[in-house]
Amino acid sequence: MATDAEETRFQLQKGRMLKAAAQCFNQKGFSGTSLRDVASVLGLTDAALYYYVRNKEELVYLCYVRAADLGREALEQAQADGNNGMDVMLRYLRYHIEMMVGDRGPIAIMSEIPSLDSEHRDEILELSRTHSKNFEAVLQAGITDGSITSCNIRMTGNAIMGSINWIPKWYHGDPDMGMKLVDEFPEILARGLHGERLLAEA
Amino acid sequence: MATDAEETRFQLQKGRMLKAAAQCFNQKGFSGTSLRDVASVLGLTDAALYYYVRNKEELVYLCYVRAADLGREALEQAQADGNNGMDVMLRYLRYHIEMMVGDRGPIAIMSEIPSLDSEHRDEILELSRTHSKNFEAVLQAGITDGSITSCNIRMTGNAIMGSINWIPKWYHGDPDMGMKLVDEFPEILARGLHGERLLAEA
DNA sequence: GCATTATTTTAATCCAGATTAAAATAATTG
DNA sequence: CAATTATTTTAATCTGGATTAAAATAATGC
Repeated sequence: MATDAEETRFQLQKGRMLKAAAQCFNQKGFSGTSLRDVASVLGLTDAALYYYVRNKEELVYLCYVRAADLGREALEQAQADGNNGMDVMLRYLRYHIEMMVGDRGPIAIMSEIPSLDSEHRDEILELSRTHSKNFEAVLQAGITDGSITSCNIRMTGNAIMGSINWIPKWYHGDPDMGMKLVDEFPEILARGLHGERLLAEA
Repeated sequence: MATDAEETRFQLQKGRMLKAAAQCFNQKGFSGTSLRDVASVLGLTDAALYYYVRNKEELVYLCYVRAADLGREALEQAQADGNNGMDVMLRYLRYHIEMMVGDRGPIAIMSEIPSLDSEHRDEILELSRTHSKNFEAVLQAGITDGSITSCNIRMTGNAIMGSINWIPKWYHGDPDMGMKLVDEFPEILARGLHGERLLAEA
């Protein structure tokens, strides 16, 4: 039997399955992708997937757990590496996007949380809420330390996360585009956190 | 029989159906919403929907046509009212968001284009492409007239459209939130179009 | 190479939800 | 009000894709 250190064949294949599923779900939508679609990406039969997962719902759930994990990892790394709020934000955006377009991607868009079983749904919503909270804390820290212009944190967080979450809708693996994405996207989003207020207060 | 000027009962009910469907699809996802769900919002039976629409695919298709129409309308109105690129952009964002949160909403997220029949898919993709092109033209105009800072137009367009498209994922009809959205969101997005470059060129 | 375990396939079921047809009810018109 | 048309329901089917069980194949350990 393999040791704990090295990944077993099972874990490897399961990981591949989750990537294949994320790719299919992002491109064809949840209802539009059958288990047969996912299996065929792996050169398998639909029934083979049941060796790795109880059912389709669990497949989606695991994709979302993975998405949440990678997002958290990117944010934690950014916090470890960055020195002020804006710097952490920029790094987070870069790290997260690098994951999406690199070989750890694709990352599933969480479009179908409502279709999950209630325990799974609650768990994913909790992960999601925590991530938003941590993200907003970075914004707040940046405002406090002066690196980010004062703004409505909730709204700004939603705006940025929306941009990020939508990426898989239009990015489908073109490497050139991927490099541009990593370079340009953080810049674009961050610029909005820095400038003067443009509009009069309501 | 009713004249052309006033909407027939049929058209009214069909319009209500499209709104109900958009609401369900946005909240529960496409696969998560059955025709029964949509019908029950209207106080009807699932079978009744077939009086208005050939099948579920057509229901989705019509939701997307409506979404595309409203987006186009918002942009056209902004172009009619605005005086420079940035002004048109701000107005477009405001008008579009007002539609989403007002009584013409909700607007369906186009998450399931790949599930459409090929003719419908092609038509929606075409509408979608045209809208993106028009949107990018506004960015370009703003850069040319000096109201918008130079940027990667394709990428910036994707970033902004992503923010907008994601709104229905977290906005579910709270009127307070709706007002804030209309006021704050264009500001946040527009600020990113105005500031100095923050990062060194690659 | 034999025995055991791991992985995949083949070949059925199963089922939620879409779809349809016929009947019932509501609205409208003359 | 009778006749006609418009809308909705009831009660079946129909179906694609999920799921399962048993059999087949591949990998591994001795």
